[in-house]
Amino acid sequence: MGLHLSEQEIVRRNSLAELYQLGINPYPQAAFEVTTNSKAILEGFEQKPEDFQQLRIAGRIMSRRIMGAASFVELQDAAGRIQLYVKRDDLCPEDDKTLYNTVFKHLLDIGDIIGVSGFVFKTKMGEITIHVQSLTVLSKSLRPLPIVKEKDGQYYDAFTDPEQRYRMRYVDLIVNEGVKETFIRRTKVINSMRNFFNEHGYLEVETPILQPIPGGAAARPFITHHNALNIPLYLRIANELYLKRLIVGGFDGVYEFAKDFRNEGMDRTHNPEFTVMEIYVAYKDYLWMMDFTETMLERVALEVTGHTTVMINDTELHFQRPFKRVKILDAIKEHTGFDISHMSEAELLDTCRKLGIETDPSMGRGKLIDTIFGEKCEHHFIQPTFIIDYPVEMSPLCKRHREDPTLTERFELFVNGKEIANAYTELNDPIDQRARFEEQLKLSERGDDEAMLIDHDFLRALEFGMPPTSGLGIGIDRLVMLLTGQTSIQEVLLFPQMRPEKLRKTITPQEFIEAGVSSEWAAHLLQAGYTTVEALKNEPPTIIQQKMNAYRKKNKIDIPALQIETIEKWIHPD
RNA sequence: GAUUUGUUAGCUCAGCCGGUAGAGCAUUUGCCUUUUAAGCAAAGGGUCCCGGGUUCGAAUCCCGGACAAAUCACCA
Repeated sequence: MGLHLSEQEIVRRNSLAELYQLGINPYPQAAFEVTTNSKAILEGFEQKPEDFQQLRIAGRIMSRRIMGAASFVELQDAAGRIQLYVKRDDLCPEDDKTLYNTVFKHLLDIGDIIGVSGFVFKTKMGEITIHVQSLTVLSKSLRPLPIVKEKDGQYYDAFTDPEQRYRMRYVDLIVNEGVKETFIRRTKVINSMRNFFNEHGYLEVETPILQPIPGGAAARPFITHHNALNIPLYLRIANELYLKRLIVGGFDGVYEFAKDFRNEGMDRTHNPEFTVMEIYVAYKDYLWMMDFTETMLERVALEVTGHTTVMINDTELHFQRPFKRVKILDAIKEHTGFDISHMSEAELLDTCRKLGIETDPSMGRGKLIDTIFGEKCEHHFIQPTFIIDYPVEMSPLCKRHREDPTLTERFELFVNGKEIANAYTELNDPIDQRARFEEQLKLSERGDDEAMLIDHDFLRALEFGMPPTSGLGIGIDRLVMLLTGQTSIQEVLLFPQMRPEKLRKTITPQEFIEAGVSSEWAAHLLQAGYTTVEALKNEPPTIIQQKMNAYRKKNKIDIPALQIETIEKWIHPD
């Protein structure tokens, strides 16, 4: 694969070579021990300047202001940025000024990683700055970094193209302030939840990602193949059925932060792989789980943001408990005017038609109700709201309602118009569970490709007896979006799924020469757009002649004009 | 998947009704010992996303394609 380098990349490679010539290893093996970081200096210098008289720090050069024999550098480390003051005669006290004049001024660039030692002082402008006494090259950067400048909160030349930011997250993290903070906060959310569960004595477990039956949710799975067993395996769409097997096995409470995979559309709220936390607790019901969920979320919001109020898109979201509780059928009645509680499938179809909701023959009663709720109600629930008591057809793994057997003991938590949690009083009646699975099978036969499959081992587990249990699943990505004020899931995933990047395949001039092309033309052909030998051989010689001679004229190349016979020799060397 | 918009220098973007491709930052070369979007002077840097068409002439108009974003639909 050839390298098509920009001018700036060539300059940097030349600098790299010069560093080697000066006996400087631009990628040294030795550790560079640091004694502090940018944040500690900025926060601590005013109080105790005596603590900052001899220190070592390392980071990336983000900007340089060179004024002859003195320079200022912005150095970025993991904690932030700090200014360096580099003075020629302090860096090079002897006669040899190479380190400053050549290495620092010419061979180092924005993006390079260096380590320095020195002492802290304050400039005339009042900025806390490190006066550099020695400098070590730690890593030479061969690609120019996007230069983002900032003044008074105003950003100039910001690196904002989402595609580039997500594809090159490393660059995004380097140049865009705040991106790192989002991901630190993501980890804090997860840690906060984990601590909460552990304090309650629940056990974090791991369950299979490769599953022979993709169960526990209604979704299209990814399929793969196991060679040794010669069977298909599915990437999990949920871990519910495994966690419940563990409750059968006698654990009081188990939870897992799980990557799930769903082979569906991608947009600003959906990524093919996403993170869900599922927890199952024995001897509890969904009423207990609602209290538990509220308590947890209030605490997570407080721990992570410092408040129970979160701003998103000019909307204040209040996470202080208790959250509102609304029965789904009441919600539908309120927002559509229809009381669907005792409607048959035919009547529901009719209602959908009246509401202008599209249906198709594969949709059963549960899916119809779900669709009505999704279309007409969901977006109304901005403040955290539990939607409760779903119809039994929508919830094949959930226990029937203690007061109404057509309903189930289920809640979903909606925040900002989006579902972020789903919980049940779990169905532990193996007879009923088998019947519900069989209902799903019928849906599947009608063409619903999201209907659940029967998991016989799971039924066998239930037949051994599962204690009354309540389970909860929370979409971690969406929760993190809420708690970081982001409106797209890609902003809270370090590496969101992207369409594969099309790398332009180019060759070197040498490969052209090896294929028979005259050496003086090889580089020019490449420059003119012939990036493969194939492309050249597929073009009629007259066209090549025209193109290359036009190119020769335009670029004022000092070699004789290209002749047809020459091109014929390239294409047919014999 | 549909609709709309976009793709021009390393980055952010101009480029009108078709007539030799522009700016700022970055880069290179000078000058400058407390600057801070450092400054001053000069220079280099382009497959105007790709392929066709119209035209004497296309970055610009038309058609097709690729990729992206936003909105909508489906799913968490």
